[in-house]
Amino acid sequence: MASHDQTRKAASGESSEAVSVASRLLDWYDAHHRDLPWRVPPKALAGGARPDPYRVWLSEVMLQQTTVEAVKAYFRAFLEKWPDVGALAAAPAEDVMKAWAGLGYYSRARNLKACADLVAQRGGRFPGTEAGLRELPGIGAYTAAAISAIAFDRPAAVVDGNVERVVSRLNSIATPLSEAKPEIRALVERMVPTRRPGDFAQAMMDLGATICTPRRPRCMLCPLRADCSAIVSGDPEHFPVRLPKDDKPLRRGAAFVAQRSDGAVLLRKRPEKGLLGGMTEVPTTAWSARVDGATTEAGAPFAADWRRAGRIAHVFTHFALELEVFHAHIKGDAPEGHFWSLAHEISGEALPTVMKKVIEAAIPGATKARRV
DNA sequence: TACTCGTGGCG
DNA sequence: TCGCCAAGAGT
Repeated sequence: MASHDQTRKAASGESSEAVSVASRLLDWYDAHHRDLPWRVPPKALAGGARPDPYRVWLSEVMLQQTTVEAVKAYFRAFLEKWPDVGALAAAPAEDVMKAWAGLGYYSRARNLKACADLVAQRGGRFPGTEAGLRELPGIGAYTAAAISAIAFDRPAAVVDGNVERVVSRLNSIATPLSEAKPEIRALVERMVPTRRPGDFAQAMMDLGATICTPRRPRCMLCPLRADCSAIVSGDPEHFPVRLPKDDKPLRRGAAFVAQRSDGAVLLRKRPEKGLLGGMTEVPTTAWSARVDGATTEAGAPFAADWRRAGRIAHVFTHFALELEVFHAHIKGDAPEGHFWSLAHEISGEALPTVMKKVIEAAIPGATKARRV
């Protein structure tokens, strides 16, 4: 094994120490890897199986800033609806937004569709190189490296939040994370083995997700504890060092759930760009407008017998939101820019979670899936 | 570079 | 309860 390591060192510039770390990690991965819907197990890979780049891409985009548990159901649903990139390219963008509803970061869905269209136009095959992948919409440094390593067996340095944490601890990096990223990337590049780079990347991320966790890391179970500098300090949780964050401002507003006699709800589409871009909503005031209980008629999109239905709270990445919810029964056509969604259609609309909360406050059960 | 951009779970 | 933070990308 030692001579094997030396050969790899000569070929790729890895240090022999880094190679041994990678070897220990891969041994751990072989024994402890998780069975995930988008993953090809190491045994199958050793037997010559190759991951489907479409599935790797789809899973990696969904996993951007999103937990594995949240992604599983969406991944299965997408694969069921659109089994390959050609099918996704052929789908209406509206259907993709509806299927993405609830997963968050909706620009990912728009870019996903744009990327599928591009790849399908070019013959349906994803590029195998980081540079080629990096040019596609929604694919940044991390995702390009992950697809290249996992789907195409290229020795790319895959650096996500897990890897940053693991490497920060292995090396007790005291520099704040925002500044330390280049150093961390350089360290990862030295660790990447030329053999099984995809498994190595997934092993690093699995280690960060299950052992080297942000809080209360399970160091006693870690295959790299003998290589770890932070564990010597007695406080591995201290790493990575982060700068304090700014406080989240609170915004307020009012939302208006207008209902027709047959139960249909009045909706409209948000602008393509910005917060919740391209998603569906009920009419609301601007968020941060003051809401006085006595003068809500002024904030309503049209006159009606608006009745207070409750208040919902929702926390976004950089602000918190409180919406006073009003409910009214109205007659007539949908106002300009609005449309009626029938009772059985509401659960399938491209409604972000905050809007489902609003509608539920006015009409309990309205957004729950039901048989047609 | 530093913001913007969702949501849910965990300690 | 509530702040933290997740397999980041775009601008």
